[in-house]
Amino acid sequence: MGEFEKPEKELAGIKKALVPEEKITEIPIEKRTPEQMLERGKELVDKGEINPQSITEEIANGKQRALQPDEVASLVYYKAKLDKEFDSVYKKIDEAIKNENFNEFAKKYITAFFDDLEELKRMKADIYPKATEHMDDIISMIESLEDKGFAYNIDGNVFYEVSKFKEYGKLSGKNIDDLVSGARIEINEDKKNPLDFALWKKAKSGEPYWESRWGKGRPGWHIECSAMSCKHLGEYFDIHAGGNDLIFPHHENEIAQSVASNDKPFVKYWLHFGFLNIENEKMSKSLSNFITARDVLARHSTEAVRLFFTQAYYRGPLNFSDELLVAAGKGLEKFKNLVDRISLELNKNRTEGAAPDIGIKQFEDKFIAAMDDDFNTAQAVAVIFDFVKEVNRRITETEHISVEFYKNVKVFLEKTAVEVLGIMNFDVDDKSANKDIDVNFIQQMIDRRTEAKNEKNYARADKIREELKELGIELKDSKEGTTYKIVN
RNA sequence: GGCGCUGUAGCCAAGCGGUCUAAGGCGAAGGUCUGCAAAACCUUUAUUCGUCGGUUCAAAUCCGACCAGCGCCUCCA
Repeated sequence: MGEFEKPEKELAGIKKALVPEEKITEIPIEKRTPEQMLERGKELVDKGEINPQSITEEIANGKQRALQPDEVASLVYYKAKLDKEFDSVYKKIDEAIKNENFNEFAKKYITAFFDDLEELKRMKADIYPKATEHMDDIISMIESLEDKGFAYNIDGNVFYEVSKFKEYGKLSGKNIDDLVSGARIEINEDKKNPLDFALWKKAKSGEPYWESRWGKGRPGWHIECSAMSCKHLGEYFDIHAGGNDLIFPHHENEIAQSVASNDKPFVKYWLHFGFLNIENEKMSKSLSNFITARDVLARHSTEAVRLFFTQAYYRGPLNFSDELLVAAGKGLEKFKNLVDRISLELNKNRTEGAAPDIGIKQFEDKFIAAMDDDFNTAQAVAVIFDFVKEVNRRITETEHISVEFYKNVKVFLEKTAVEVLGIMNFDVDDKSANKDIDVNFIQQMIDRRTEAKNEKNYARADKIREELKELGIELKDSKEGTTYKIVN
């Protein structure tokens, strides 16, 4: 095979690396060579006969069990495969560091990130601070923590002393004693307390470093957030958001750092959002069950993706699948059809007709109330759907409707669905329009079909409609004539 | 083991003590319009909210237990 190295070592390391040792009651004595095991493991996993990941989870979740020889083989293969994947990532990073172009390395991903955000119509933040550009702020915050007695320096490594901060654990509802006795915390010899976390890490040879009064090193995770938010937003600011997984330890540590350093409360409101799940599991790099924004946007419109998200509450978990996005896209059709209709009517510029009162103010009030209620976007979206239905109802009920009516409708939708939620779009979507299609050609075909219809030659009319549909042009007949829509 | 989140129609998902015989979307069924489509509209699609108890005049909503799924508690961000 030769693809992986030292499988016998992996065999010995399974218990330690993949599953809690005490949970495995027995590992069978292997008669196969390590190479044979790898081969067998690959076969089983590739064919889907054994899922090593589920075995590790099952055991990690408390089940005690004996392993079967084939299961061991699959675990060996799994471990080797993971190592190989991680190695390739580390190799890339190492190379970037060695070539002293890690700024370039990062820039590539930052650019891609912004591209995706724009595609998703995310509003831009005012500032996107970089930790590497705030070293002075970071270092002085650590200095102040050390000076105030919240941090200690051990041989160039500076740690935050958790026990000095009375309110530690308040945000996450944790209790220091529970945490200390928790089985999963490894004791680091350097720290006074296993919960103490690094503020400054001494540089190992070959690593990038910055100068400080503790020597060459780099900041620990957490401190850059405290330092940068303090600098740009002030020592005490209104809202701090983040994923649920950051509550502990990251946000807890940010509070500890900022409060201790500034002698002030840190933030007023914490917003923590639920995970995007795949098959009910957190989407994450380590589970390699992630989908990139780019992939999704290649298959679904921005509005569909946004509608999908806004139809659920931000705090809860949300399962992600192509199927659900397709359903969201279908719902969007209702919006698109109305948008098309409005554009059409506004172009006609007809002044006569009625402008029925559908109580826009009430819809507006409901929309605002929903958004005010901790961003209940699901309810806000429901208001939009109700509104659209009401508008359509009036259109079908009323003989002649004035431009005024459509204008009012458009204003409301722009204020809510377009600007706030971003689930509707009044601009002509260049991306979906097929520029190769000649407008004159379409009109000619429509005229020919109308002719056929007048002659009651429906077979011919239907055939023309079919042909155009294959070109991505959908025809719609109405009292006022035939219109078309480019779909793709 | 500790802390926390979730469980509502075929699917997604709001509602979090009375207005709930439970919003909205997708799907499905029937209808109006139409030569037919499409769109749009109308009607139907949960007497019930994971299970079992309790509190209350009143519970999907509060409390308790249990069941199921997920997450954090370790490195990295």
